[in-house]
Amino acid sequence: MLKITRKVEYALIALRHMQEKEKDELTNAKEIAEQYAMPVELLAKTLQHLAREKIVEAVQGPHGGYRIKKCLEDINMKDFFEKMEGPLGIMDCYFDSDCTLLPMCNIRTPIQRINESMRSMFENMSVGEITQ
Amino acid sequence: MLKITRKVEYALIALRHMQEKEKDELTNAKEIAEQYAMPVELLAKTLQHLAREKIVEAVQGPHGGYRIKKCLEDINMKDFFEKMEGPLGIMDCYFDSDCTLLPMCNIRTPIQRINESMRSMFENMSVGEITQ
DNA sequence: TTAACCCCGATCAATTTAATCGTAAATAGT
DNA sequence: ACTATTTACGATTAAATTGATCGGGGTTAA
Repeated sequence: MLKITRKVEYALIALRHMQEKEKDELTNAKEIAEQYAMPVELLAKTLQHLAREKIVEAVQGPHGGYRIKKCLEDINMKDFFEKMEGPLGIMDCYFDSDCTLLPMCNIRTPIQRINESMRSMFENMSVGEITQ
Repeated sequence: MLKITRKVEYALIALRHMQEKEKDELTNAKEIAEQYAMPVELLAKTLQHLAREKIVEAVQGPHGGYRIKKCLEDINMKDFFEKMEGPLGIMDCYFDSDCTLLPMCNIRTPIQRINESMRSMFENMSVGEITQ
């Protein structure tokens, strides 16, 4: 339980892979997908997402590819997770309020506390730390 | 992302509900289900699970029900989550190793670190804290 | 102008989670 | 002993989420 998604997993693996290269060197989706046995299309999507978030930069055309743009030490895991997968919380009620049992829920406040702990834990962790 | 399941949610709500009663008073599944608008069968199952784990005690027959058995301050959230939902980790590779990309995975060690942080965070949190 | 890339929405498949069903078994009250 | 009320639990179905694929675009170096 409390698992992250493949998309996030692929993103981290890809970032780490790119980080091991020279600063401006490009890596294309196919290369990463082959090396780590991932479905190309899905990884491509993930990389496109990273590009939209300005974490990597995409270069189109032949010999194109991706390279890291933002300093990974400057992105915390909480923001990273939320950019990739949306709100980070052990329950939805932390964010929206269309939960049917909200009005009579008796564990709302403690849940908020847990959420805060989890969020702050990931806030104090940088993506760079993970990808070295 | 990183959500807990309904089952755990129902369990916590039920425990808190029971904790607000007298020490030996019984509460039946129907009462809780109605009060918090949960599907009875599912909640019942959850309570049965709690009973198997010896966290609550079940009394059968008319006027039967459940009551808290174990001191909730003595159960940490990591164990509770794992009892209710199985292994707690942001990725499966922490526990088993039939992940296809394991051999070439480049983020295994950092993932382990994150897992440890998460596990220890929940280990330092008691169920009693959550249910007051 | 073609081949090798990125871009992106739409759809389909697989997995996981949630809910329901059906049948036991226990027991208090009568 | 019978009945109503309750827990016990595996099996099944339904819904939601996630993962993967498809198809049609753009861009640009050679």
